[in-house]
Amino acid sequence: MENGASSTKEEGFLSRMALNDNKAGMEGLDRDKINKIIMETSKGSRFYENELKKEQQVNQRIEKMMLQKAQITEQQLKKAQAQVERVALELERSRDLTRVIVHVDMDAFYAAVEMRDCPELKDKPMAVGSMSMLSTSNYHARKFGVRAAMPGFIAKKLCPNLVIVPPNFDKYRAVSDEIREIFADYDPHFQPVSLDEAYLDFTDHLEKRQSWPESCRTHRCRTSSTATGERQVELPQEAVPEVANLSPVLFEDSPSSSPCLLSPEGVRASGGAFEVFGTSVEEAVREMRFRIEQKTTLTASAGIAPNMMLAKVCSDKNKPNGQYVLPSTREAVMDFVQALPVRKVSGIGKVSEKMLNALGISSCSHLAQQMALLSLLFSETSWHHFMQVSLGLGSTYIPRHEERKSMSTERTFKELSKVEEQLSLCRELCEDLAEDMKKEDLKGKTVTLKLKNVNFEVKTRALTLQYAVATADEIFAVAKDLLKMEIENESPQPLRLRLMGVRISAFVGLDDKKPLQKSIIGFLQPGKTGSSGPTQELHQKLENEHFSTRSVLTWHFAGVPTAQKKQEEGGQTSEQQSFFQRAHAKRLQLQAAKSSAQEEGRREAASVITPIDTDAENSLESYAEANKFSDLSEKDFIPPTEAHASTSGCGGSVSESLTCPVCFRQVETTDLNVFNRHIDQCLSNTCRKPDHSTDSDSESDLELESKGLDKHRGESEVEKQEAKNYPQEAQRSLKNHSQTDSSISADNETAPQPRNNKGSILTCPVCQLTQDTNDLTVFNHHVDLCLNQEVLHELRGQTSSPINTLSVTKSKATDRGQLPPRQASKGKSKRRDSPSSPCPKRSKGLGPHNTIDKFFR
DNA sequence: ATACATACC
DNA sequence: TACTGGTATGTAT
Repeated sequence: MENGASSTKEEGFLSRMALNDNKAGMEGLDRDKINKIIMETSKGSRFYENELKKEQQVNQRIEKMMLQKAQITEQQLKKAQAQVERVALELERSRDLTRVIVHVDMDAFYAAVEMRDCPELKDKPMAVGSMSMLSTSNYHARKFGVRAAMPGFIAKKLCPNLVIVPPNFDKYRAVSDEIREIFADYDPHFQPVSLDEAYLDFTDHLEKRQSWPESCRTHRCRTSSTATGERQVELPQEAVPEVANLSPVLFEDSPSSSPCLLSPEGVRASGGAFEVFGTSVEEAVREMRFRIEQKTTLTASAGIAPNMMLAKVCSDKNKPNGQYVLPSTREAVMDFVQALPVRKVSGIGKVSEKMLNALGISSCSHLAQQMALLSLLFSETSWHHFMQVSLGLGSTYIPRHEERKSMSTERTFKELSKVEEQLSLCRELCEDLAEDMKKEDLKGKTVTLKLKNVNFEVKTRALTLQYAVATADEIFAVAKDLLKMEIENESPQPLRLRLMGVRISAFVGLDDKKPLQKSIIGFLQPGKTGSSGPTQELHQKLENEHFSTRSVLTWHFAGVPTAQKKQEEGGQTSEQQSFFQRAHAKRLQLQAAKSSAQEEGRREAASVITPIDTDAENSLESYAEANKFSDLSEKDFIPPTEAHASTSGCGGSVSESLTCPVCFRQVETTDLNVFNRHIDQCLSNTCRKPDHSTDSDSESDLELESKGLDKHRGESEVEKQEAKNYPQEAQRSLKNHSQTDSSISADNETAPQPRNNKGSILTCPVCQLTQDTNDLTVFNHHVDLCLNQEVLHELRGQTSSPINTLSVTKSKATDRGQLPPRQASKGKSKRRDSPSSPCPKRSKGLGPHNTIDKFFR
């Protein structure tokens, strides 16, 4: 209602720049005055001009839409209406009101942390960020219109007394860890959205909670002495040393008769006060927020609803330091949604809002009314989303943190126009990115360069390679070409940059190995064979869906010979169990009984659920259900010690490392995706001949690069060679604008060439034999076979590994057009020693780590 | 596959 | 003086 005013006022008024009073703490302030200041401060700037341009683009989009709308006939609308109703009915059937989803959000998080640690700030308007950009502001500052994503210098205009504190992310991360520990007590699989925000599924907790004694629901108030006063500005990375003392205690071992000493003055009274919380959702969430406050001296707000979309909206409702429950009835949900402004919905931003407003839609009730129209004007994904919103539907399943899809780094700076500087910056970015990539053991095939010029115009240029890259040199080899292309396109004008970024995506391990990563679930299921036909089928289906959406397991764990695999697909028989199964079964016997029981319990629960409609691929329900299963399956795979440690009701969190079965190094993660990827890397890394020079003088490379651009022109033999190895687009540029010999020769040292043109040879990490292929699929298959052989040997008690030579012929690979023709040597693969290869000669005396060895003992 | 836009924190 | 940085996803080509 109020919201529309800012965007519909007058044309030419920059709705993009105007104050966004969508957020909490922004009610009842003088918007016109604030907007005036914002405009005056921004007017004429390059930023402003660009915003103007973007605004016009949006306006054109809207015009186009309105034109389209004008051409819609009654009949089309009728038909659309019918379609919409069908979908609505379908969606309605999928409505699930049985879950209790909670969205928790710390109040003004960064600002609150800073205020906590520096009491001087308490009653001042303050914000965290810089003169250029603020990340958040406290509620005092919000009264002036100062808010997140506003540049500090404008904020200062709005509020001259504003104190701007530079961010201290290490501290926020530490606090975030603290609150996440608490989250985990209510939902071990909670999904963090950011440092200060998370979605939790309270359903299971609430069920357990019903039978909890009061003692488990009793929490002590922090002693007043340790509260605000004593907190000084400490060492940056130091969390809270006295956490144990501060944290509210769960009185697990105290008698249930433990007295409630809640003092009359309230929670905050004196040292030894307790508070008892009930068993309802509200109480449980209140308890969680209470514990957060006790532990961190910071407040959180929460929303409770039957799905994520609603929970998110609800958490904003009583912010700060409040919570809001939306009852799990269709009525309550529909009522709630009717009044909901579309802009409040996560996913509907400034632009969508404006477009919807143009159609007279500002609340979700309008959304529902105009659905037929929307279905004709928006893409299917868009209007389906609108439809769900209008029905108050959202995800009832909180997905596990998905696999990362890209990684990037970018930097804004003062105008940068010199080619050498641009290139050296580019290299720097690549180095930073490579470092980050290394931390997560990632390799990606697509490199994207992002440029923003001084007029704030953004450009991206991407190149997808046939092989994955990870090192700074590899990334830079691509990025610099992309950059040079842009430089040359602009020439003779220089690129006047204000930002540069490098992103890498298309990680390997996602699409590549999917075909081979059959279900580990099946292998690990002991004695479930043939028990129930439908269930089996269901599992298969779920697994398929699971693996097609996110790959969790890699082929290393699915190391089953092909013939055997086929049998299992058709329906596994007990005598055809994989060694994984047998090994795992054996291991299970040695497990503590309770562990096994728990694991089993999970599977049992999973197999009871009703099968899913075959044609319901698009149905939310099936999607959600499938994911539930996937989730379980994933956990099934976790070595039992881990899996159970994290499930304890009141317990703490587990943070362990896993040991790579290839290199036997500790991988500092409990994320199986990361772990599996590490193994992928490990295997493919060690298999590749480390032929290219690992590093050459990067500086000289840069110097030569820029020289080449500026001065000497002329095609060289070396360059042609290089060009051959790059995809056409890059070639074009390289040909059109040639460089010097020197720059090129430097390139050759620094930048690794695509291996498929150089006849790469892969070495099996198990048998150490060179495989005459570079088709990873073929090669993986070989390793599968090899691994199996080795493991089977060991299971039979043979310590050495007299492994048969399993060679992969190149025929298969050439079929796929991935082998260069000259890779002829058809003979037996020959042994090769790769010194850098920490090859998996299984050494004994492995510590009690979480290796897959566990399965084999 | 690439480019650009939108969205979220 | 000064308008972010990281990730995901949608839209268009």
